Amino acid sequence: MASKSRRLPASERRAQLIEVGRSVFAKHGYEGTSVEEIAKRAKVSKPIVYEHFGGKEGLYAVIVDREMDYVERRISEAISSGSPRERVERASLAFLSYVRDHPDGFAVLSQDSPLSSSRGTISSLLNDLAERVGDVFAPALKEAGYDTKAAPIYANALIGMVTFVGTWWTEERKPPIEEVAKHISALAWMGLRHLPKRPTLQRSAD
Amino acid sequence: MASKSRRLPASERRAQLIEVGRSVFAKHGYEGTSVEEIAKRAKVSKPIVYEHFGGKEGLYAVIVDREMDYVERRISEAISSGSPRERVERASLAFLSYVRDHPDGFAVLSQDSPLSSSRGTISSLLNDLAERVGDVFAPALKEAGYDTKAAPIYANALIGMVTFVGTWWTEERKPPIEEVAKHISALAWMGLRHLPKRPTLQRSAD
DNA sequence: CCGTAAGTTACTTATTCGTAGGTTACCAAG
DNA sequence: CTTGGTAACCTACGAATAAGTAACTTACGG
Repeated sequence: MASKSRRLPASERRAQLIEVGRSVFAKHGYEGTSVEEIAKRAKVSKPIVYEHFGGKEGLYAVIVDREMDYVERRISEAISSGSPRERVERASLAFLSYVRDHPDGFAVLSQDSPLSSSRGTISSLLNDLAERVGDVFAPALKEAGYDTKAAPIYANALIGMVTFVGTWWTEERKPPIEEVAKHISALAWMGLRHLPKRPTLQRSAD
Repeated sequence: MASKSRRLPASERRAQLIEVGRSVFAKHGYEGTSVEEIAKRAKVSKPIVYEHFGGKEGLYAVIVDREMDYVERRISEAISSGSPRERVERASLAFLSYVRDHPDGFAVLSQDSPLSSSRGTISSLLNDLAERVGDVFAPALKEAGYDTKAAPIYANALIGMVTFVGTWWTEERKPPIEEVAKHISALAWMGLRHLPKRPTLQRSAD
């Protein structure tokens, strides 16, 4: 049994609250979750949350920040080496792995944040991610002689592809993500025009 | 002056409330909007909303239903004829036109609905749209000898592409959607592999 | 055994859904 | 013109939920 609800040192309680909060925010969205529910699930009373994070927004901000950082890191890593096509494949797989292994985090990032909506725009956090990915893409496109202004279009398109397929996958959970990644990469790389009947990955010398 | 706030017959008031509600839901999301704000913006008191729609959910449901129907119709129309590539182009353009001309409706559909979240899943309304589009795609894919199980993947990928680019575009509003549609279609059809430097549409004999 | 970090109860304040019951504008017939 | 009658509308409330805070209590290590 998960330790008889003893007292925890500050850092551990923080970590626990972040975990619990992520799970609850994932399920009910920002506006839909109450601080009290988070506290209850953590077997703790409300003021504890306020003590550690200053309130609902504070906790939410920390969770979002961590999650964004994590995904961005994984994707950056995935596209840091290899042939262009390999990078696409690795990035797809990396993102889908994230979706599979961190469903709560993914759900939080998929939802609309109160921060961006109060700041005028309505976009989800993942649009921000697309922006950063776009910054990585831009130089490569320019190098290849493409219009730089199109970079954000492609970045958003690619992130959107994988994101939408990701949320679909979380409901079905059926074809293993490796196979899903194959299809996505094939579509992104070859296009509908040259879609192979049975897509294969192309990772040279792992 | 928008008519000195006189009394309106039921059907007109209904229409007005739908319009106002859509705008407010678009800005603050479902949970974030109060019935009172909708009433206030419609220069009317709260019980009127309850009288016409039975409550917040009722109004929301009507708005969502109409919007879904509208988009689905436009997309279906776009992909009802032409060569495969033309269909992709027309669909992209149709969707982006919707985004441009009905930003509020698009925002509502982009957000997470309380209906789907109470029904277990977290997906946005646009995932449902992808499902329907997938049903249209499936036969064509099967015809061409592809694995039917991959149809939803492609459908979601395509909808995701255009959706994400759409939300990005609503913030920037810069390249006219015709140009954006060109890029998207090129990516979807040719893939990153064969991306043209300056994409062009390919609508034969309109 | 005592000081402090960790935690709790109980409250105030504010918002919002939803409704009960009364009021007023409009229209058509006398 | 004036008088109903009805559709449209409003004020005012009840109940519930949630954010955030004040002031008190208790476990635990040195």
